[in-house]
Amino acid sequence: MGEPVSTPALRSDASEVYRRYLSAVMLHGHASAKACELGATDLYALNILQLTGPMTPGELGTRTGLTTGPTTRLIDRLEQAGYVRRAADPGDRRKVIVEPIGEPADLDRVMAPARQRIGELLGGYSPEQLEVLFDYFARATDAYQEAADQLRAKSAD
Amino acid sequence: MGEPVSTPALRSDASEVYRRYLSAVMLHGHASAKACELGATDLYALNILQLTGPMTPGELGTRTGLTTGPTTRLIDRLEQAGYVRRAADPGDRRKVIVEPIGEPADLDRVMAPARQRIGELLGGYSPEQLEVLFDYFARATDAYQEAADQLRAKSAD
DNA sequence: AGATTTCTCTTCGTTGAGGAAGAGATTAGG
DNA sequence: CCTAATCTCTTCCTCAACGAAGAGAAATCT
Repeated sequence: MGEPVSTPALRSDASEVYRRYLSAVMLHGHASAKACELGATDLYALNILQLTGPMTPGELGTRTGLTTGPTTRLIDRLEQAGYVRRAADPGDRRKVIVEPIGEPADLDRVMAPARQRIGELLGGYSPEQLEVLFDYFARATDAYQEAADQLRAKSAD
Repeated sequence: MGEPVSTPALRSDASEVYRRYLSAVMLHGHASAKACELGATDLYALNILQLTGPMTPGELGTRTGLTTGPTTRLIDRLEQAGYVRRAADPGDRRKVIVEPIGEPADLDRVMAPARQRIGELLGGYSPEQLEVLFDYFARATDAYQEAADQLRAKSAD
């Protein structure tokens, strides 16, 4: 009601479309975290690990902005839930390397509906269009990562 | 090591590219929330309000999965931070309508770096390519929203 | 080899958010 | 006009997560 479906309202305000898109992505992310019984910091750390790769607890603590105590307990929770595993560093036996495990059961089950819908959506595009989309995905990944680093640097003033 | 940099590994696994993209978006979202001193649930509710529009505290509580007590305190925090405002419903004087305020100062300042980078990124595409991208944004918005609703319905079993 | 530094883990105290029950206010129905 | 139902807000309680300080183990330097 009140929204004309037949007329293309998609291009009316590009900024609004993009804001709604970001809100939907974040919304789904939080709903997934709740379904997995994951805390906010836990999901935050998990995203860092998935994006940057294995790292030591010290580096993870620095990136999450946590001190050593909470970092240890954070890794304990993630390890107990089956999302990461602790591995020994061959070079330094003091160090511990935290690495994400490929496909956690809960997260995979929770992400399944979204994965299927996005898969169907992407399947409707031509190869040329998919090339445009994935080019954007790759470039936007760097853009958001740089913006996040910038925010992290600013908050440490 | 073990990763050939000179060969184009970007197109080798599309799923991996998309996962990294989602991780980067979520990562930036959490970093923004931390920079705004917003809790996880606060940002969650804010996204719901931005995506769905004004609603009563009762409906917001249902969507966030919170009971009435925490919902009131949640709205208090958002109102005090300047992100939403309480308005009276002309029809029912019992009801309160929570509506998001257009451009919160902190959130706008925090989102500025990402907005600029994404703006520059989108500026490099042709009109036809932009049409593909924004078509995806609009469709993915619905997909993620439906997936989030599905998750919410499942968790209420 | 001994001392210093680095890294991770443990423990205690505190702060913050969410759940449950009850009160006040307003609307609808008999 | 009076009773029942609905909606929001308040209060008390519990619990999980973070910060700070200290201990143990291992690598580096003298």
